[in-house]
Amino acid sequence: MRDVARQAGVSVATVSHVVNNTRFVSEEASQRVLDAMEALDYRSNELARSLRRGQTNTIGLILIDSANPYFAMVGRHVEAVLYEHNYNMILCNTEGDPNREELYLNVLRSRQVDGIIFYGARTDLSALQRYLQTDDRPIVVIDQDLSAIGSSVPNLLVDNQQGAYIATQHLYSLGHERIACLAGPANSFAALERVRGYKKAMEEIGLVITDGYLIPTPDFHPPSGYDATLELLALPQPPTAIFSCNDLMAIGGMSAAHQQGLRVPQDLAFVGYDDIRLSSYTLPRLTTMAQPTRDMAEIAVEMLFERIKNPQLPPRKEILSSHLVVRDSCGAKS
Amino acid sequence: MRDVARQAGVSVATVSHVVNNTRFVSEEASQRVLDAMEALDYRSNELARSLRRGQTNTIGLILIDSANPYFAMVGRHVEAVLYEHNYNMILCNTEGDPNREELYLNVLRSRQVDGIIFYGARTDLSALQRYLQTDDRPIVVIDQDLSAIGSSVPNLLVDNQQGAYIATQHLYSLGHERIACLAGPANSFAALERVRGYKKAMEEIGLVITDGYLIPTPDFHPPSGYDATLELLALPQPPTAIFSCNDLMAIGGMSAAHQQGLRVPQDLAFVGYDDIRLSSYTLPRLTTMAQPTRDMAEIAVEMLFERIKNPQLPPRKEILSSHLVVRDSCGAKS
DNA sequence: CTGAAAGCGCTAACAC
DNA sequence: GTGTTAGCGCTTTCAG
Repeated sequence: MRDVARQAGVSVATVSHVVNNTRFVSEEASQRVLDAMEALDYRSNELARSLRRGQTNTIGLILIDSANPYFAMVGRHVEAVLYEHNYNMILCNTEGDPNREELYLNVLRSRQVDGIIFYGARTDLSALQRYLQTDDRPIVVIDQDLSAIGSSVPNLLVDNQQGAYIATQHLYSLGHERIACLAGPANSFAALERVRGYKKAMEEIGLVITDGYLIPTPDFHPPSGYDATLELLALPQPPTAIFSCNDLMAIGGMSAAHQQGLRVPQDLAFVGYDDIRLSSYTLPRLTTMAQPTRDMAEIAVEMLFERIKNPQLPPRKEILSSHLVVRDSCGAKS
Repeated sequence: MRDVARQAGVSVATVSHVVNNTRFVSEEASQRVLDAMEALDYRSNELARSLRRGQTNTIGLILIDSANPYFAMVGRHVEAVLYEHNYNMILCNTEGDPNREELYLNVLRSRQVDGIIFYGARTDLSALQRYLQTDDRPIVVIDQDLSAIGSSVPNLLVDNQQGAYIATQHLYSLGHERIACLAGPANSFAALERVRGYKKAMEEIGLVITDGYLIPTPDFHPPSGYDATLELLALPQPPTAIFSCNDLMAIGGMSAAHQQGLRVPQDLAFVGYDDIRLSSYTLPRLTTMAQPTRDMAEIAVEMLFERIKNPQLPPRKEILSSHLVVRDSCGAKS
């Protein structure tokens, strides 16, 4: 910039002003500056700019695993909407590790990001909570209900309980009564809520949950769904339908069913959760509860920007719904 | 920091030195600084630090679409190895748009990232080339051969031609002679190379590529594989095997075959490319050419750091191999 | 309409 | 062993 100023025969301040269009500069001077910028291939140093302005146009996205198709989708959308706002995104994977959560939170703070989208997904909020006590940078938390800790942080939720309820009802409406559930890991907030929805539906319908039908899994990956389904099928009275707390496990489960010589949906029906892209290309195509990932991204960013613009604003809380996408893994009503 | 210094009764320089452990500070003074930091919950401002040191500990990752499972995997691994080095990653999706490529390249430059990993994947290198003329920031280019433009930039390649060759040979070794190919988009460097490998194998074997067997697709997504497979099956002499230039299209293709009442692999065999996580959970499990994504990430970052440490170093060029993962989508040798 | 100067928070060179 | 000072590249008063 100094060079540009010299070459254009103006002050640095003037250069800054034409670059940022922040005050009128004579046509003539402007042109000289522009020419000098062109000639020297000048690019502003955003680092210096950020330091001076106290704004980095950067936000941090913290999630468990960006290779998980569901999170990948969320991340993709967040990046896309940030792009529209001239913001960049630092991506942070926690692997579900509380230490990483806290570390990344603090790294992002050190880096002076303008805001953080936190999708830690675990029930345990202690790392987050500890952080919140030390910093009031704008942050929105997705898919973890903060009411428990009475926090005043914007909170974006999906009604997982309702989603699971709908999924279970769907299975019942198709004639199933022996409905099992792949529960996901106990430390997942979403999983817990979905299990709750499953239980509620079963109870309302008047169905009992047979012993062993509600089966916890160590994680959300296909192998876990595979193993759990095998266990279910080994039961004296195996289920005729399975509600899986996410698509990945449902896909693993369908694979297990197939391996056991069962047909999906005739012998065993599946409903998943998330509606990852590939769910429409499994065999059979997976019926699932679609998460509004695009909306989530848009609203999360919007909530964050509201906070950035006006930190005094009362924190918004938003609850989105999942909707049922009927495909082929449950069969048709007979 | 000023506050910490005041509270500890030392100079700012001293605080800096204990924070960075960059010179001896008396036990006593150190302790006072540490206490003050603790008391004031001090976190260094990385922005200021970066500006002063001329180093941001940030790299940019540019790729087409982080929601694509293959790219998601690469991104995940890159982030993981950067984490080990105390680096952060700004994620940029180009959507295959040359304008975005150039825009992001320049944004990253403005942000003074220490380096860039560029996985643009398109044959057209003009945006990149234009950028390289204006900036010599360390950058490594993945999966696009730079020899053509005689560039002196580190270059990490996968031998796509060989991979496709192996895949095609595998199909032939299983008794297939009518082998078609889902070619991917014409602007994809990897796709072009894979098609080349397919052609080479066919030629060496002495097989002719029936008219219509080499079928271009608009993109790499499942629907494209689905549509293309339908086209192939509508041919007077449909193929008995399909080499798909990526897994996603193979998955779409298997879905199409199923929809047409064909059995995979008995009626139609498939080989994919990438070995995305879900390939082991399709029905049937997909035989595919596995890409060494973990190695790619590690080597790419390593190459980048070499460059960052010593910009004079001659640019390395590294060529990795894909390997065949035999699963169930091709059947067994009869 | 434009320039001078201060300062964002930090580190590195130079003093003592 | 520690303090002082300059300055990274930018923006923003404050003067004129």
